[in-house]
Amino acid sequence: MANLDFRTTPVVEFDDTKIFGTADTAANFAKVVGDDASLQRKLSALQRGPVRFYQNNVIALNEDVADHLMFVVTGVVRSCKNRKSGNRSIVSFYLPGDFVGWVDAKLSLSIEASTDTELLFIKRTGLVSLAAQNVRVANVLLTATTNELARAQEHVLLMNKSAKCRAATFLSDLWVRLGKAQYLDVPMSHQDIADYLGLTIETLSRSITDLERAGLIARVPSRRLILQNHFGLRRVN
Amino acid sequence: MANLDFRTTPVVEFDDTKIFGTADTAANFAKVVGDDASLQRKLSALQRGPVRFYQNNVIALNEDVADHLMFVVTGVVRSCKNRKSGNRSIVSFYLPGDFVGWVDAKLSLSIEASTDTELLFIKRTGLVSLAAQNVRVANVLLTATTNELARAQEHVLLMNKSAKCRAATFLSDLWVRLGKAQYLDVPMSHQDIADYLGLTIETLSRSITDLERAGLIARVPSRRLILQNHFGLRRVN
DNA sequence: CGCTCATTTGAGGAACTTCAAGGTCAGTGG
DNA sequence: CCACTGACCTTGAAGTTCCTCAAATGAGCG
Repeated sequence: MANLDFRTTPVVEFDDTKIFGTADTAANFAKVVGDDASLQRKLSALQRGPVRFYQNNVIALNEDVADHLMFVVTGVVRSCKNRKSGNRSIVSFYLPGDFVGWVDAKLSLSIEASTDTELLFIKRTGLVSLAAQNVRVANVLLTATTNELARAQEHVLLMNKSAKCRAATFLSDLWVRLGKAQYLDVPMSHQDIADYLGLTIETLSRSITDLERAGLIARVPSRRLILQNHFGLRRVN
Repeated sequence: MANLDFRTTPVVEFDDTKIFGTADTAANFAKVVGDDASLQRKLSALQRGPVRFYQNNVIALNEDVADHLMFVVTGVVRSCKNRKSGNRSIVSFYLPGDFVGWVDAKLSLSIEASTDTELLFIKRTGLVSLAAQNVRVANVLLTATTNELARAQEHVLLMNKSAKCRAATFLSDLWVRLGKAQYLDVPMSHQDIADYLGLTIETLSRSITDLERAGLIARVPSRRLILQNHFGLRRVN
């Protein structure tokens, strides 16, 4: 809903030539198909990167992703609709290990870096023809798309619930997707979360405060949370 | 939101042995991969049906669809979440030519007949291994899932708009999906549409009345509409 | 016609948004 | 070290949209 500069005049600042080594903890594209070395070589041949993007920069407009798919190595990517009116909806967040870019042109979404992020770019046609030779790859792709479909459908369901329930479910889901660590370090801004949940930041803030007062979560400085009662969080109405 | 009998105690009344001839106008599963006769034979071997289901009956609970995918030949199928509280959200409508059942277990959705419908049942594993031998099949499956993903994402975007805009967009989209005929014969009930749009039937009714008064649509008896100003419908806020 | 069920209309209330102000935190420079 | 800044988050009060509840109207069918 905010009308910030970076949305109306987004700037792409990544340096295409700068190649980063992938940290051990970061998501690895080749690993998704298992340990077959020859297959991993073929997959590596299809990929370019990782390429780094800085927070709030546009990675691609959805018209551009016709021939490439992206794979998130580190950070968080958002796909969103920026309306002329200045308000915005975030359709999905992509975390390390997720593929971005299955949905082409029609929706004219903008793919942006919600945090600093590193991405691999993968030739779409090459990946599909690899899938047509190898059941394992075919299954990985089908699983990737149906998982994203499942998340989109859960997102739809979430939009029919109250503000407090949306916030609670979001935090709980994020905690699970990030690996159920002791602390939940929320990587994206409240504005991003609000735009994802279809709420204003004010309503989001009030909802989170309610959850805190109910003893379901506790706050630690700098966007860090403790989910004190995870089961309770999932039962909020 | 309604709490009707068929929701709390759904009855499956289809007769598994009753096989219908598919009308010429109905969607044809084998045709989706083109004219290759040998391929069509392999696909036919994977399918069972068409099986008929009557309006408001449960076709499958999402736990059941692990090994079968469905293909809509005639009628409309809905996938929905029925909550204990009695209220309901419809996640998606499937029209002739659509595949149903990509998303498995996790969401525990109920697949139901929104109108009388005829479905083909397709062995999931067989279809996937066929995709791993044939680029065309692989592409059809990938296209089917990404199209559904695109629709789900549009659905998310829709939930951030006003009631009147949701109704207008729904009618316009339905008209397009059904082939842009002169008349739009809305196949599903207002309750179904309301549950899809996250509105009450009252708000939906008021919204449609507003659209009529604005001259964007006109009503003809028995759920038939004329979209008098299709361009205007898409611009409603 | 008289039944039932679906849809429409109205009045009041709840939830969320809007607008406006105040607070917190990290980084910066005196 | 401390004040200053700007981005981000929180809180409060008023306004809007949609929901809830209740009743009226309309459509389909024996």
